[in-house]
Amino acid sequence: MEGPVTIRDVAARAGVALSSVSRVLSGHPDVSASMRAKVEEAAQALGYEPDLLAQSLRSGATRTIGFIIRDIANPLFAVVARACEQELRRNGYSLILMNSDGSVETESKNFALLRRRRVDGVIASLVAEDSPYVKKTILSLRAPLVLLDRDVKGLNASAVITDHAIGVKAATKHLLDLGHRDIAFISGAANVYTTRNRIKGFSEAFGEAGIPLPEKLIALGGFDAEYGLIHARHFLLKNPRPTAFVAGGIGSTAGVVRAFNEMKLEIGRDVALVALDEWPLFDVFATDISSVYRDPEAIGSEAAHLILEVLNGNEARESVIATKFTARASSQGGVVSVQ
Amino acid sequence: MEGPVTIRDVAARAGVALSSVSRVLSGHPDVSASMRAKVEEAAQALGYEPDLLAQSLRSGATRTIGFIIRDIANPLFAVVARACEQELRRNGYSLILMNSDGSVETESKNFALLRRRRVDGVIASLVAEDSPYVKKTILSLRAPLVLLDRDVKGLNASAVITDHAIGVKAATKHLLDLGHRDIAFISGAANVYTTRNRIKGFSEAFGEAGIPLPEKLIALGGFDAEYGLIHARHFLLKNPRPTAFVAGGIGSTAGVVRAFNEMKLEIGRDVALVALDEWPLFDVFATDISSVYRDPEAIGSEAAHLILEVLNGNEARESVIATKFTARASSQGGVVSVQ
DNA sequence: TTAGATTCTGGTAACGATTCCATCGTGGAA
DNA sequence: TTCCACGATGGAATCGTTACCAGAATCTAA
Repeated sequence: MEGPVTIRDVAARAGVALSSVSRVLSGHPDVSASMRAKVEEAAQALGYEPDLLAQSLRSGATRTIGFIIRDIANPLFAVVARACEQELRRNGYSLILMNSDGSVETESKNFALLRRRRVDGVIASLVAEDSPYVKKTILSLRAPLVLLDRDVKGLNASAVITDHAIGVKAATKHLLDLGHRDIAFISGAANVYTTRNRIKGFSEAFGEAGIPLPEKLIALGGFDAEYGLIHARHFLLKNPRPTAFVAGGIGSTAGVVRAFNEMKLEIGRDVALVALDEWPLFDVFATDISSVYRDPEAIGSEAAHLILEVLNGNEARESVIATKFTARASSQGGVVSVQ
Repeated sequence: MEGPVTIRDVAARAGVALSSVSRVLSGHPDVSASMRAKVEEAAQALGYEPDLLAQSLRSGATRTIGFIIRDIANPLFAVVARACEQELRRNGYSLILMNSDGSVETESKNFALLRRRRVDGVIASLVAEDSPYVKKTILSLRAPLVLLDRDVKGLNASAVITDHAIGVKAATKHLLDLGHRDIAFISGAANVYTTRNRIKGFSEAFGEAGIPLPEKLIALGGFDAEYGLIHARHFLLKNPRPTAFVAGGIGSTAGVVRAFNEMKLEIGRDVALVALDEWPLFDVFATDISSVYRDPEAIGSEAAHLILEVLNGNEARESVIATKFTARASSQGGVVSVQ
């Protein structure tokens, strides 16, 4: 008994041809009861397991999906990945995880590697929508693609899109209603849909209130904590300083709150804050931070559904995830006199 | 130009045999300069990329590592996974992610699937060390294994082991020095090394202080928030109630803090708390919680190193990661009178 | 000059599965 | 009884690659 047992061994033990074993095990209709019994006994006895590698080479399908994101340690994406993996697993697919580390070059290499691995599909949150390689690399995939919160033209890709605008608009209106005018907005670069859609909601709220957009308080360049920290610091040194902050994402919020801590500003008293996205333990420790919430479980399982749909022969399509603004104590502070 | 280009197409275009193309591209020494030039020109022109699937079938190596954990959404494990994936990627390996969802059956199925996928190795944080299938399933893997913080005899597996005992002992001594006696300890079940090693540190501190271990305040059954919540509630209803809590892990801490919140107990004033493990934004929001820290980046990259070592022909071995206790404001509260 | 080694190349057999094709009975219909 | 269809089976080709083997050409040494 050396090495793993192959279909050959089963055929030999059952005293039948290779092809008959294959037919029995893949449920072909034209097999006699006696043949079925013989083969199943042999397979059972030898503990035969078909080799997925060989099946893939022959059939062309690997039952494998690539999953490319900036950073799995982002708690939101970790939940997305979990939900996605669970749903794919239920359908017999495995997930290959790749971090792009925020680099378009790494992202490009990841796509190329997934192509060589012949994955059946890819789910990706692109670092940027306008990087020069994006279209070329993706079109050469020859496999269905689901984009997470990205909008790239001419790809025939599916997408899970979050309706940030609604939530951000509600949050901004709420801040404006409380009397805030100097509202800072810190988020990622405008070359991803997420940011553009958030800014859309932000602008609309100002527009509808007939109040000019505080252009100088908008910093769009990175979702990371470092970027949030630096720009929050910068804004807080202005005179007058902003009375409220909208922080775009988990990393960004971390940076902004660090800046508050540095300057001994208490959230909800000295300064107002709305966080876009929540995270694990949000309710426990980040007590009373107003937020715009989206359900990462829904995003993950929807991404899985979309890729499965296309693999089952359906057309690519978009699916929209809602956001919900919840006002909490953190948006109260910072305004000297509410009119 | 239909479908992906194969080695056949390259051979045809270059006017040479299949085997010559293979030799050139795999860097075999016995090839003439002219042959090399012809083949490389053809491969370049056609945009040839070798099919990893076929290479794997032929060579027996898939350059793929399975990664099985309870839950990728646990922030600690997300960082472990990221570091691990990055390190493996640098070495030309891809990572297949599987959540076991805390179920030994799911875990078992995951192992079986990875075996069928012929992964070159597996990195796993087992749900339990004593589940009946564990040894059988793992031995039948026929691939190197790295365990994360688990101790299973007779496997010849590598392991990344955290030295929890040292950190927990220091934390417990610290609490005892502050006058705490009724210290509750809530963590996962004792059928994983993590828990046993933590309890070891906890007991040792009591032993060295000559104080009896508060057996009735120890709850070992789950790392999840639900378990932490239920048992913290239960302990808090005792009279006298515990003056300090040690919470084993991120989920556990979340549950314990929820119980505090329910009973309007302020951490660091009404009750003391030490968290085992930190998490993203720990410093930002969970201000001043004493903690026992271990570096998840180190765990992840060390796991990758260990599996690569075995794949390169070395012996399996263990690697130990240190923990560090840091006293913060949260351990101050709760003692009515410090003696 | 010749034997032997060395370089280079092409053909072919694997890796482990699926699937088409051909063959052989057997049963039903004419 | 003869013919055809169909169920059941074995054999062989195939997926895309690597590796072994044999043979041709060139080179080195006696």
